[in-house]
Amino acid sequence: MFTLNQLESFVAVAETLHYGRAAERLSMTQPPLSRRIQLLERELGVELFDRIGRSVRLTAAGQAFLGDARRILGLSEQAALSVRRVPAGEIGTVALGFTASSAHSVLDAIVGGIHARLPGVDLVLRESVSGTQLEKLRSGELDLGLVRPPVPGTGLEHRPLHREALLAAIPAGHPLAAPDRVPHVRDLDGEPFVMYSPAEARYFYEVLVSVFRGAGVVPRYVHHLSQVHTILALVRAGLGLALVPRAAEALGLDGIVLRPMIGVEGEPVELVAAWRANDDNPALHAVRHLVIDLAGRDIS
Amino acid sequence: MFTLNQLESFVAVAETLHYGRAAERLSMTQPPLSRRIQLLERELGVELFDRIGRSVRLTAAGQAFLGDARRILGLSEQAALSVRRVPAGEIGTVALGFTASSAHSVLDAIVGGIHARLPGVDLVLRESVSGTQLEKLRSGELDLGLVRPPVPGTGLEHRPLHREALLAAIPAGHPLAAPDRVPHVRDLDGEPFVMYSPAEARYFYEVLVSVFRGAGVVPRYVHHLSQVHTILALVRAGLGLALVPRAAEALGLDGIVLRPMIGVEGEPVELVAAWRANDDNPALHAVRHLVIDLAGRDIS
DNA sequence: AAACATCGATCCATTATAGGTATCAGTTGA
DNA sequence: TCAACTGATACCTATAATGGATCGATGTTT
Repeated sequence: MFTLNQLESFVAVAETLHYGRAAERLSMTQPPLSRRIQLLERELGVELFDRIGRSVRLTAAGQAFLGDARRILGLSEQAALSVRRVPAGEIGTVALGFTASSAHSVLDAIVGGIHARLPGVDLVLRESVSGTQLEKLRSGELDLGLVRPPVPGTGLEHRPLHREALLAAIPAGHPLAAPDRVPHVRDLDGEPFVMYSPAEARYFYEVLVSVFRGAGVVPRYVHHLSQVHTILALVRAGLGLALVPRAAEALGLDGIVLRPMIGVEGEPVELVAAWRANDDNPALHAVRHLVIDLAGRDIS
Repeated sequence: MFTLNQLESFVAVAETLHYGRAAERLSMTQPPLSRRIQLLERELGVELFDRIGRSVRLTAAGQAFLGDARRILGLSEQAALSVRRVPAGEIGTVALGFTASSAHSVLDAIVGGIHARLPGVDLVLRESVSGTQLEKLRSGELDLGLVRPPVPGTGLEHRPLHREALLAAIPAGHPLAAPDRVPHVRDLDGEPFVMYSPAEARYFYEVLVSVFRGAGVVPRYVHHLSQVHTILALVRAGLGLALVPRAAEALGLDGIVLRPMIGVEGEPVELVAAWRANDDNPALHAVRHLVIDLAGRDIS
């Protein structure tokens, strides 16, 4: 196979059509340049130049090869430049995990922010529940996870990203949906309630269980589901009430009223970013800092 | 800049993740391979591999560079292969000249045939009158010309390609267009006639002049034009009769009848292919042989 | 736990390759 | 015909790449 030096020399001669000046441009003398071109021609088995008298002309083969040579040289230069940007994190691939519910709150801001401020970074998005994400973080399948707490401390680091309130989801015709009515947790006692699944949405399940326990309330669970939008569909169908994160407002479903509820104070729903402490993917560092920066400005 | 050898070595190590086996694949021993990779890393200013203990892993930068390296190597191999096909004429560029009137007869068959049987050959098509084509052939601007005879013999070779008849173009309502009427050259005597331009369509002008002179006929020239379809437009408008090559049938104009004419015998319109005798464009040879082959099967 | 095997890095002598100077041979233009 | 110019060649030198021997570190086995 030919060398890039030969290609560079060939392009120089092809552009000047003069060995002496081409050699000057390449910071060398003419004789070794002549030999380089000869070697390239022998290597290819093709004449690239017609040396007629003291004039040099490209052959048809040389003409055709010139384009390829330029392309190869350009690609090489480009590759050398872009690989240098990888360790700075400007270029690379980050596998980002997220929970279904975080897709409604922070995911779009994060994806958009990365796209805008780290355009060289490819994101690989993978939805899965927190527990699975933690496993994949440890195995290296994921670089960064958007998970629900807690994050067990074995080799993983984490940082809170976002907190949000829980709102009551009430079908439009329901008495609790009346404009002058302020719902209270106690109103849920004995009421039909669409609950999160303890398996696939354990975090929400446990948050709600602790809310109900603290208030001494016992709703009547009519279903256990994991996806917020499925829960809301059942609420709208009148099968029961539910508690959903505020981000559900963005879903904009008709026929449902979302209301803060007395006794469900503050922002009990937490989302944290987690990553492997010794992950050496440089793009991860850039992405992590950007995500934390976005969180500091209260993304939502 | 790095060398292609370095890229090849890098790809081998990246694919085997084992210096010893990579060196074997590259038909060399392990120590120089180690140094090659080190040199490549120093050249790029980037670590490509993590040597952890005795295991080798790609860094993020190495991962990114691997794709570029494969692309550059593939392109290089491709370029080496295709440049070898140029001297055989399978690949290349041929500048093909043609006269406006030949566009109606053989050009599409030629272009189509080249596209089908020499798919690697790019055609550059340039329309101009025969005289200009001959100049451009001599200067090397054209490789092959489709011209009207004669071809003066200074450095150009040529070959007849195609002959065709001249038909009378008669407006539909004209007495000569009657189905039972067989037009005769003498019918043109004193008649309004749309003539070719002696400047831009000299060949047709001279063919017609010699036809008229041989028959002792003197039509009344109402216009001198160069393009066949313009002439036919004037005929249809009733401004006069005309004589056009048979290929004009392909234009399919309504309101005009094309008829053979007694006294205009045979196929007086000739088209020849011409080329520079010492043109060293290999694709030209392939194209020339194809064109002549097509002509032998009476293209039209 | 200790001996062993494996693997990449390093050292050194050797070889191969590329570069430079001087010169040649062919062409061009005065 | 001669002088200038251009690419090719010959020859020497310097640089770089190669291969063998070996080192040091790391797992593995007994």
